[in-house]
Amino acid sequence: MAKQPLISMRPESKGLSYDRPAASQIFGFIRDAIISMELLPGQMISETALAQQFGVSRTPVREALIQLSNIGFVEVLPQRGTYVSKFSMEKILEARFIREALEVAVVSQLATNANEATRLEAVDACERIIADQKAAAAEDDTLAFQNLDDDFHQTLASFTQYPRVAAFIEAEKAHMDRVRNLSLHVSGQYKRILSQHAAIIKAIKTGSAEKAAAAMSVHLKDVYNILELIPQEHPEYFV
Amino acid sequence: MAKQPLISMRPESKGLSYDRPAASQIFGFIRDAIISMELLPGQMISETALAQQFGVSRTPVREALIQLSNIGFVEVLPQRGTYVSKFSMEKILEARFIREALEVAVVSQLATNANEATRLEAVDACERIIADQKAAAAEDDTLAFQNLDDDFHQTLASFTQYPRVAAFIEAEKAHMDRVRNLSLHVSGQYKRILSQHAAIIKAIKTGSAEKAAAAMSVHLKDVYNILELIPQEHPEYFV
DNA sequence: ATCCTACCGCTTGCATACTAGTGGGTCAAG
DNA sequence: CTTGACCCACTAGTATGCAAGCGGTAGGAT
Repeated sequence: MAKQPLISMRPESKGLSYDRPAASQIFGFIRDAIISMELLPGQMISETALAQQFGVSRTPVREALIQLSNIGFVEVLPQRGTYVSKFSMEKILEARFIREALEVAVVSQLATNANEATRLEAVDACERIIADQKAAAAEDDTLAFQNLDDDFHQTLASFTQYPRVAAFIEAEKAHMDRVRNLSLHVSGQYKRILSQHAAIIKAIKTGSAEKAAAAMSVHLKDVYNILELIPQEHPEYFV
Repeated sequence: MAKQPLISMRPESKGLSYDRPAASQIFGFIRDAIISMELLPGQMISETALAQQFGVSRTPVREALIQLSNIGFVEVLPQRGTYVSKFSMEKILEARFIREALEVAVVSQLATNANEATRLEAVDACERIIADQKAAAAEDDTLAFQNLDDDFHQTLASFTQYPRVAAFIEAEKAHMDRVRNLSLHVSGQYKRILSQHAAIIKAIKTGSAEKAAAAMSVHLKDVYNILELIPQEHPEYFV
């Protein structure tokens, strides 16, 4: 009997590209599958099964899984199996803490240290994103709204000129997105999120690091508060 | 002709322990060798050579190198070789930025959110470390002083109960330590560092998040300023 | 019925072999 | 002497096979 494939291959992505290391491509595939909850927390993912599915040997799959375990997406239990990480309130709060620390520092720096030109450029870019988000909210397009939310935070981070900062923020946000993809009560939050984004930008525009930091802090605390009821709704995905 | 070993094996650590994965042990060995500048920036490190030296196959060495490249200690150039990362002012400033963001958040939380008991416990632990540091400074024991500096920052982070925060701080600090190990102008800085540590703890004790954050910020900016003259002293290690 | 034991299938960890691509060095032609 | 083509040694990337450990299960003893 043929086993159920672990990851549903969309036709356009059935094969791996030949001009890039297989391991890194597989890493991306599995990571996306975990964030989108296609691979569920607690689920076992065997190196062998994935290797067959991607049409490669265990080696690149294994290297991808090692990297996924480094960023906390899977847990490798020697001689027992590799499992998609479950959620826990501690880990969620930890991700929020790290994200808040970094993003507060980002907007503080943007509000004070950055020169006038880059600050205006950043404000401009973010205001365009907010406008697009308003449009997405008007059409109740949750997916577009969330993608633009990604853009918003990544754009802010990108203006620090520190690529790893942006990467860290993205990684921590990915943990949250995974939880958030469990239940889409995002709509109904549009207005609050939009006004919080606007407040952050306004503070940056006026050059007030304190207000920008406070606004970002409020925003992130609020966003994560949405997650508080999820453990009760889906206890099976929590440790 | 036998090649020069890449990593000098001290007698007590000649072999790998059998009860732990070889890859993770090798990761630790190489990381320590890089931090201590035993492996120099820009130096090529061959998977094969390391494998022979550790008495294992390329596979675990390779897995260790992948993880080292994730934290920015080595750079893997496909089909060309693996190299110890060189320094750059951008990367140093980035590491400082990340560290400051996280450590400021740590002391802020400790000063306000933590309950009285854990705050006192943290203050107590750090004051003991400061006392030990004074002793190390009196004997001009640079190594002990730096180890205690590690302890100081790790202890603060440990009281957040967020293990990954402590791990991130340690990783970013490791990048700085690598640079700092190039030249030991640490002595002569003892007094300033000690008073800065004391100021941080004092602010936490009084429960002032703002003062604690400011003190930590000053401390880290000062410590990293020591590094400013190193690029001129050792341009060969910078990109 | 219950418990113990041996076994078997599965897992990851590691070793070995092969592939493909890079760069340097050699040697010949101009 | 310069330049170009070729070759070879060495690199990382991947495939495959074996080792070792865990857990469920079947089956016999009690």
